[in-house]
Amino acid sequence: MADMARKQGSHSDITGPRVRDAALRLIARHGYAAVSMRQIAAEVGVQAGALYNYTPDKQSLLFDLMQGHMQELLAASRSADLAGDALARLAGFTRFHIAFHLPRPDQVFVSYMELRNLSDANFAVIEGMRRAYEDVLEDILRDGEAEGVFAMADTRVTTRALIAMLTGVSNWYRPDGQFDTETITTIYWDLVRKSVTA
Amino acid sequence: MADMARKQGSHSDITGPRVRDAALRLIARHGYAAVSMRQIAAEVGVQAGALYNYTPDKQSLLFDLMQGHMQELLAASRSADLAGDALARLAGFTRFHIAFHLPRPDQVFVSYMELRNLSDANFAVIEGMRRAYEDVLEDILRDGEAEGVFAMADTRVTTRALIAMLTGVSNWYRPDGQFDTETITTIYWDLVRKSVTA
DNA sequence: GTCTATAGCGGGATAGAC
DNA sequence: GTCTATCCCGCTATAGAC
Repeated sequence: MADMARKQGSHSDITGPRVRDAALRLIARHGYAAVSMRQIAAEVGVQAGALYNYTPDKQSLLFDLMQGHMQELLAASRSADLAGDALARLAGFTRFHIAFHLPRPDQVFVSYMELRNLSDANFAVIEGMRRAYEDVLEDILRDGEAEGVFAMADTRVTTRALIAMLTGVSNWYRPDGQFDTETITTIYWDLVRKSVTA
Repeated sequence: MADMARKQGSHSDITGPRVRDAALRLIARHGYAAVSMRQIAAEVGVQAGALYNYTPDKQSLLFDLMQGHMQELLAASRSADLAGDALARLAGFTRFHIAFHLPRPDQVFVSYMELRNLSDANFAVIEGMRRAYEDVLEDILRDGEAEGVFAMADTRVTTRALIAMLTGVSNWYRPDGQFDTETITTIYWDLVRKSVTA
């Protein structure tokens, strides 16, 4: 650690993640269009030009954040969609969705609010991943209907309604607030279960 | 109409609303920070400087759009909260919320996505109005609990969960799509009713 | 890999003519 | 009330030194 005090040098191992972290936090707070590369650089502790060692441009930085979030979400949701009857799988999905989203408020915020700021090509990619996630829940609802334990007017609309309800928890949850994760899960699971039960 | 072809003149009667309409549409599409005063002026058909006859600055333009939307929402919701038992009032609220939001996709989008871009003072005003709207629904849920027809773990969390679910309809609804307003209302009312019924 | 410096552009807002 | 013109500033991205 002889170089701890240096102002210049090679830091590729750590600067890359720090750029992503700073961009995520600032974009979640102020919005993509309102955050400048200079602000991100200042947060990391480098000059603006140095960022371009880690991203070809600002748009790619946003896309990487959103794609990374959706990849994690899809991979985790598929692991969580365990065997069992439809009611058990719906409980598992509800629990998973809340457990995944609550610790990631910035990622959730950016992934839902910055869709407008993606290029057309990048938007298509993220939109496809979002639909794939909806399919995870819709499969459960369809299977539950086939089993006769669920009843609803339209599975696709219900899928979107439930995901909107569950994701909304990120709008008000605060880690130091009145409710812990388990309590919140119980409250939402009660609503979800009753809303689709036959 | 002797002046239809003129390029300059007095148009205060019509330009003001046109500025607001153009700003709303552009901000809904691209985001407040990404839209320039020059773009808004071009949409209206005037030069950028002329906009400042109608707003002291860009921030006030955003605030007026959001405050106007929330004022309409609150006034209309209070008219719609008719008498009757809690179940009837919940049905009325659900129908009202969907009927109010579906024809106003741009207002809804801006009012939920641009909170970050309000100044602190303006944010506090809009946030207070948002809470007042939540209170309309929460009163219904509390009354229903007292009547014994509703049961839920927490009325405030349930209020937010239901509003998030209902507002989410604006994320996918298209006027030329598969569902008409009545069908959508039926689907969502089924979910809402079942989710809170004792 | 980071720095300094800058090119090239577009932003919000204002001044003064008409 | 709208126009033209402009001030002053900050933006993304790049070039070249170290």
